[in-house]
Amino acid sequence: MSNIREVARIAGVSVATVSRTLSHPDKVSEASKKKVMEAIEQVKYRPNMLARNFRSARAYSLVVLVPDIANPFFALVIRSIEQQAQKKGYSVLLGDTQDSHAREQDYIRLVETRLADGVIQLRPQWDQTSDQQSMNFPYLHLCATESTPGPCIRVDNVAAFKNIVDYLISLGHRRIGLITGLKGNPHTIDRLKGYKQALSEAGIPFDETLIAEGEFLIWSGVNAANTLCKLPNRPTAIACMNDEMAIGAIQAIKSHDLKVPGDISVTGFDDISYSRYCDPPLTTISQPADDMGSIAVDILLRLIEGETLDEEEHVLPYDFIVRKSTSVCKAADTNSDISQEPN
Amino acid sequence: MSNIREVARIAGVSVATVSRTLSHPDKVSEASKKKVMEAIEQVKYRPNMLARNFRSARAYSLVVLVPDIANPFFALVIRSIEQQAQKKGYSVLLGDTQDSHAREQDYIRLVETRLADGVIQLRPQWDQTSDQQSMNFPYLHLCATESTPGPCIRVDNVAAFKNIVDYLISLGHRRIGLITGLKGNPHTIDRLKGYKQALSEAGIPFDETLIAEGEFLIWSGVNAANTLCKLPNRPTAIACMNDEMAIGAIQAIKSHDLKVPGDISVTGFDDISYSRYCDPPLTTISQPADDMGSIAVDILLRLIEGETLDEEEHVLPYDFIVRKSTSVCKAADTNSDISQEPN
DNA sequence: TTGTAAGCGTTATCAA
DNA sequence: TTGATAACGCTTACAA
Repeated sequence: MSNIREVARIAGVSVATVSRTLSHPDKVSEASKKKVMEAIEQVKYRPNMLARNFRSARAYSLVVLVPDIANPFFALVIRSIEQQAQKKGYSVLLGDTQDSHAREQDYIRLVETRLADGVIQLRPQWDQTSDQQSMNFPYLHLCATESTPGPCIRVDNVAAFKNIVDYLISLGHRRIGLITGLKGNPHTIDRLKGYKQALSEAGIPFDETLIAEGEFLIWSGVNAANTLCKLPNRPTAIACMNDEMAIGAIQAIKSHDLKVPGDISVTGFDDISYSRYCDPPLTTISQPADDMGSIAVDILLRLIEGETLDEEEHVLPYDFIVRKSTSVCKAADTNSDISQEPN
Repeated sequence: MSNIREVARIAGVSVATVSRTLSHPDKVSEASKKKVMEAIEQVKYRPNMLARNFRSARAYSLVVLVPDIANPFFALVIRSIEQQAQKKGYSVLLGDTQDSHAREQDYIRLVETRLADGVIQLRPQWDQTSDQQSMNFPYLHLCATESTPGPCIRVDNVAAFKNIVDYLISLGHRRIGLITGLKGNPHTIDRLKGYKQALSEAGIPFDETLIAEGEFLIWSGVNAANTLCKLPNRPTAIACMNDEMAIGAIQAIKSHDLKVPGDISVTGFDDISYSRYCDPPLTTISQPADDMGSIAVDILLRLIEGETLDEEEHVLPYDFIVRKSTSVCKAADTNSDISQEPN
């Protein structure tokens, strides 16, 4: 393991010149530079970044905190984060927390001990009070919600979900089931708000029995949809708070010998890659995963550089994607009381 | 940012005692330890790991090189790697290479520059000669194949794929289509070998026209299956080299108004989570993603510790999972020439 | 443009 | 059990 001193010796210059050749080549004469480069080549010198980082008090790495890397939407976002980070000379430390507070704290500690320069958090912020106050280091919420404090990037979940439900209503649906995430999850809260807004604007009363709680995982979509299908007056459409639950819901609905969308329309959220290939392909909301990742890195790096943000909150656009899992409500006339005419 | 010197000053001891309190608490008297801990608490001291790592010439981090983190099987493996690494006090640096050699080299450089202690490679080794020789540092192939040189962990792809095709043959299928990965991919090579072995043992001639090349991605499964469906004498079963292509294939087959498995049985490989929820659920091979990840970390850490391995190659067991995407070949009598009787 | 030398925060060696 | 001090490899004033 050769070091800068040996290179200097071989090149016949000082260590400072070697260091400068590598870090500030413009401050070194061509002659010296040449000698140094040759010496480096000769002894196959590689600078010890552990030393360099220590010296510069920078780790050049970011922690990405994610509840579950196996969630395909998160995987997409992380792929983009990694891409952009590498472009900027930073490494990504993957912190898959499996929703464990302890594991999350372990990763936070990496920043406190200087092994990472900042954190991108993909888990939404559950309650206001708990962990936010102590984050006195570069910390950024991605996949944030309306209630997220501090620097964050998000799409307008309320508007996006309202968009979906508006569409279902426009197809004549009035009994619209909802498969949510866990109750307290901020995404659940925002999207539920969108659901209620759409209903209320259309003059459709909110019906608690049409709400089934899931937890953003396929199997929970199966269970929730089973419940809704067994309802005496079952919904003609089911809006799911993510694609995975929608995929589970479709399977469950089929298992009741019902057709999607013939008997029940289904919608998702996220537009994961399988959504194009389910049967039927899923009507859903597409979040700009690539932009979210790269913008997150850019903003976090600015935070790391000590810049103060002009705007803490960045709201990105979403796409509403109509596929084959939704259709006109066959029962539109029978189960609607104010029907389609303007009120 | 307090440092060890300040803690020492406050505690009224030397820096050595502070250091020892943290790293070798057994070598410090209770009295000193107490004073030190109080001082640490008082100034909210956090050891600078950048310095510690520099001093100990260890990064305590591993690079995980993956062609695409958005591949759900890889995501599963990485989740397990991260888990085990954290347990052992190591961080995971995520290197999503998107099959770019340059990006892979950038990550290899992290090891050369001491920012990482070793590498777990999830990409299979394409050709023998190229990059292997220069890996004179802890380097481990996961998801390896028969031809992988050096330390590696794998399942027996040949046997596993033969298992699948054997099963299809046992259902009476004799025209068995195959959707492969890219030609040179070692997984393609091993699995093709298993396909051929099964055919040959059953006395079924190998038919080049039944082979369609994909690239382990959903859309490529769609294309490949379209090709196979348009064949004048189309196959009664299609074995796909991974689940994603199988999911694409199922969609394509349905789009030709054919039934799965009624008209064409379909199989996958990997058992990603969606495979249980497709329509129909997929018959496939399950690889032990969790074990693969944790064993990989354990072995790599031993390599990092300088141990020499008793065995370079670790072959892990797989599961064959029968679901609803495969059924008895309806055309068994018409298109088989030696039928079911022993030859 | 170049060299000398101090210093980053920690650990470990050696004496006490 | 403790303390003084020399490393570790690099960067960067400061001086030449």
